[in-house]
Amino acid sequence: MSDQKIKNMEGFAAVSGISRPTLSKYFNDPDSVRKSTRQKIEAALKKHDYRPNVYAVNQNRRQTKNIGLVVPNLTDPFFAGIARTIEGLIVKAGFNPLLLSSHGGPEQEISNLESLRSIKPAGVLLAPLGRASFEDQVAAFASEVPTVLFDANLEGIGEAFFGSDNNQSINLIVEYLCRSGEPPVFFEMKTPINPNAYKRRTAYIAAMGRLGHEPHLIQVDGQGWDFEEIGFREGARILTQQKLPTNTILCSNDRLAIGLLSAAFENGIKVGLDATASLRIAGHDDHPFSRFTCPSLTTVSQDYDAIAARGVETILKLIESEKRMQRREETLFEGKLVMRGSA
Amino acid sequence: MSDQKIKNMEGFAAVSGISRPTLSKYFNDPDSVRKSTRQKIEAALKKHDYRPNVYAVNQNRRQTKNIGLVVPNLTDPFFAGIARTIEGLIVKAGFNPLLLSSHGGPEQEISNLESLRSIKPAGVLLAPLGRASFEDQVAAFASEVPTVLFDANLEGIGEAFFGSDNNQSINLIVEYLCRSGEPPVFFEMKTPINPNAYKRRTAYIAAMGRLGHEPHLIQVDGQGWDFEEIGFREGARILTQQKLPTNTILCSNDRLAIGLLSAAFENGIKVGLDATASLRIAGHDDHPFSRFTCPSLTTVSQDYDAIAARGVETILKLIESEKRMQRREETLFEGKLVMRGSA
DNA sequence: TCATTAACTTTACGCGCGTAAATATTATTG
DNA sequence: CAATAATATTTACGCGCGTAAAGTTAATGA
Repeated sequence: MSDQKIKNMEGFAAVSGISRPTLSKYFNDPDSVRKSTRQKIEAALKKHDYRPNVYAVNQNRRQTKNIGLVVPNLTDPFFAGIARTIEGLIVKAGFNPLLLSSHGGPEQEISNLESLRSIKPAGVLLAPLGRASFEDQVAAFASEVPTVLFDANLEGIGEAFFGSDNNQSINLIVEYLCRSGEPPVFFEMKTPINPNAYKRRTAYIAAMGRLGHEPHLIQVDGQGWDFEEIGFREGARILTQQKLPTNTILCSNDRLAIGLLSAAFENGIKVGLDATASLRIAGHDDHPFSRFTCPSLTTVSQDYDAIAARGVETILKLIESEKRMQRREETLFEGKLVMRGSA
Repeated sequence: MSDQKIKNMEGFAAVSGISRPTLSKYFNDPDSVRKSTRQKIEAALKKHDYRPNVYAVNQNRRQTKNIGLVVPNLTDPFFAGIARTIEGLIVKAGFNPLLLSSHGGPEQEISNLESLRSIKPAGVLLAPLGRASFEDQVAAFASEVPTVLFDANLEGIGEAFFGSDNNQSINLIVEYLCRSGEPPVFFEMKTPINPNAYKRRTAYIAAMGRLGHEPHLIQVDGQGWDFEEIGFREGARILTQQKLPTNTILCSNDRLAIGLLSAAFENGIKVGLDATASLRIAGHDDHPFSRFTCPSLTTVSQDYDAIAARGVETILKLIESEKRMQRREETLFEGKLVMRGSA
């Protein structure tokens, strides 16, 4: 670092002794120039600290290097974790991730897509809100910008979807619960936002049927994304006022389970596996906090490393080929049983 | 929406019957044109769906409308929450927030600042890692771009700092704990990343002295941001192997407390206020999950609405005035006692 | 009504870079 | 060493918009 500020590529061409078009080539792909010139350029870069103006670059390039990443709710550590993983993969591929959270609202989701549109992203990875999403507008966006969905599916929208095999994972935990104790009742929200919730409900009913048990749904009221709060409030209600058919509760997701565990504790109901416990509780997702509940939460983990990897891989392929998929890909990954103290 | 695509302002000028320079004025500030022309423009916008190219705009404007927002770790719901609040305020002011997480690493923090620099933000709100931050490089950035720090202070860096008054808040909870039972020992990491942790340690020692008690620090090993894990692992160790001088533990932050609560539960140590409990645990921050621990966590809340509001307000003022602060502002907000079941 | 002012149109240039075409310079190869 | 291929340079234009200057039109007020 020395000398006075260089304000454009012209200036850097002067001090480096390399012509501007060659510099332009270099910045687009360092390997596209001869080794000797590359070394000259990099030597000059060390001395002079110049970087191409991103705005001028993006105005002229056919495609930007931006990849949008939209998640439904960043205050949920589950999504924050996936986002982090995906961001890392995008950066490693030489692209620029732009992270946006829909904060649980469909208006925000659309406004996220709109601000992405104005940034002209090469592609977008979208975990939609689900049931609440304004499907038409999301579809319109996805028809203009290469879009890959993950976590929650919107039928027919985007080039591909990567998510969890709720059928498999629910079956896994229902089987486990049945063979290790009483069959579970299913604790969920009456009108969940997330389409996975519906799949899990259906999968629960099917699994119970297959094992020869009567399914039993506990569907509680509650809106929004404060799942722990809903689990706590409604959990307290059903634990105190309702006679459960069995001593085992499977929650539609870990965050509900966290609230429910808290409610059980408050009401002096001992949860766990040993003989002194009167209730078993299990969840789904392997939420980052589920290791630290009391007792720690038995659950099913989602393979979100695979979801992230395949999602990024797919959007990169779409960007590179500049084509759309011949047919929409839909891949579900299997969950793994995570046995802990609560069931 | 009709007609064929309009690709630039020239084209929109043609269909709207308004000259391009006037349109340019309008898009920079709708109120800068006569009402009648504004209506014409907005009528045309409804029909034709045109938006100025952000890259061309930002290349030519003296200042962009971008405001960078850097937090140490988005997977911590505490920061995700603040980020969300701040983002909302920035959008309301007509600016464009760019959210980046440093994931707990100083290299990432610097690389966040560098990618912000290339986006030429009008200003930046930065919650630095703290002790781990590469101070020189952060300072260099802050001298080029108007920067306001929050949450964690780096002495002398940036135009202003907004955070919590750890002295007041720790004093508050120490006093509460002392008057409601045995005086607390202080549970913390030996070498915390966060400068607030040091302030809290000092504040604890001072508060205990003031109340005539002997301070007692439990400083555990552990690196990184997995505070729950550290609290759990080291908590289990001290709860089982060490004889504590009192039955009350004040944790340096809620996430350590969450881990510690979990460790206590696993080891059959009953935590809480009633006579059957043998341990009291308190935290600091009012973490989103602290309501749902077992028992729920007594803690001190940070006034992060005020921190967010004042931070945004200040950066906007700096941007508007295009000047730096005459002198660095440092404002600390008071915490509030949140009494729950654990202490 | 006409003078005054505010707002608009026309014209033109600049921002920093991508990129194409023609030409000049290096490497590579037998 | 000459022929050929690979890479650089020179020159020039375009991207979409901000913005200044000069001229024109519309609103305002006594």
